[in-house]
Amino acid sequence: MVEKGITDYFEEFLTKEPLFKEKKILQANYTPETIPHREEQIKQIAKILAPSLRLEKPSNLFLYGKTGTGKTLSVKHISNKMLDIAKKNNLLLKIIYVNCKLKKIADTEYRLVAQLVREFGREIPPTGLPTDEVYKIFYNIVDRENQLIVLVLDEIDQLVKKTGDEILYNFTRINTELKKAQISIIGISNDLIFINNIDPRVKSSLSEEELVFPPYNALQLQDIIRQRTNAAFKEGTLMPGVIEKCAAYAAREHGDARRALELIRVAGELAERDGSEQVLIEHIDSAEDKIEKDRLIDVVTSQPKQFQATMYSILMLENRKNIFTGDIYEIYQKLCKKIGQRPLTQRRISDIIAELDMLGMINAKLISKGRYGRTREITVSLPSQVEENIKTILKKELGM
DNA sequence: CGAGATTCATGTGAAGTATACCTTTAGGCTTAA
DNA sequence: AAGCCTAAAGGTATACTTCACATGAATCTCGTA
Repeated sequence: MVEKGITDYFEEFLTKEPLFKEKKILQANYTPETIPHREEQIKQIAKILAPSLRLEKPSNLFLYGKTGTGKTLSVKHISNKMLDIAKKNNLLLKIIYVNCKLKKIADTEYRLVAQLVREFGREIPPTGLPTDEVYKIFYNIVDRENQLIVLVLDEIDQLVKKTGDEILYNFTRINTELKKAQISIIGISNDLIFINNIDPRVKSSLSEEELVFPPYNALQLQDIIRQRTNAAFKEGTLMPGVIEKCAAYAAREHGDARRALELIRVAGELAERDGSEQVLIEHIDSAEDKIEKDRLIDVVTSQPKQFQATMYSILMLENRKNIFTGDIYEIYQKLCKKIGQRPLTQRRISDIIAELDMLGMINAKLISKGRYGRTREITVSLPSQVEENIKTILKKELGM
């Protein structure tokens, strides 16, 4: 009976017309041919980078703007164009893109430089080498030829926040170490005031040119969504008003186009799953929930055990109104005993709580209770259904 | 009553430690001349 | 004697611990009105 039902469902699924024509157009890493409302910035970047096509070192460049304002996309777009031309003319131009935020890949100085070397096809061990040794390897490998290298460091503010600004200083010195090759740097930052907090000398040499990407407004977002959905969805699959709603949602989130596109894509998937002929406005709402839920679950599962244990301890306390670090630590210790883990110190848990806050899993506010000390007051604001979900996942992850 | 001292619970920075991993080097074994 | 393998020595990055000091408002203390 049930088996039959499933077969029927599959059959129906196959006969049903898919709503998508080209789903990958809506995926985050897709680079479209044209980027609406960023013509000005693209032109600027192109002007600044143009000398590289004559193998002259272009100015270092810094790009600012909130997430989803097209920074990465614009840079990638231009990179592709330039690499095409370089290839056609046999120019030794190389553009390397690294996202500094990715944990375990480029979130420390050592790992960043190691990753750069890896881009040239040489393996570097995850630990063990002196950092300057890795720098040397990098210099050697780069300096073998008269080439020009453009280094794109995405979300560099995260890296500097975590490890201090010495890295930037080292990077400004790269060119003086090189004989043949030349390197210029494009830094991308989500944090607008980030550059003001670094050493002024570094600032002047690293940020010779600056460019700000303002957030998109709702109308611009609509254009973007329309352009992409036209190519991605079959005609007439989007109910009127869907695009507007989607743009409105994203505009509320500081004009994040990436979010808008994800929203419409997930909405489409949900509609398809429902067997609906069209993407309805309701699908946008469910898509928003689903994205948030998926993101949180993703974050939870990708954390190390100790983070998960801490998170679970917090969730155990969640029904109480005021949660303080001390309470969490007590629960956490019991939990560790139960699952046979060696508990970390309170010092470390304090840091972990701060990181969970950064990840958006919890809200931790530093408060002073006067005579009764100072602590973080933690609140969890997960939708209750998601919270249950996460609890179950954590239970499983922790082996309970 | 109010200014200043005290206090609590934990935040936070710096330095130290454990672990995992790396390269180098010395010694031992094998092999070929 | 040369070549190859192995294990020890010496070195590093990272995650965590230890130590010590910093915080900041509720509460306490004590001089003063």
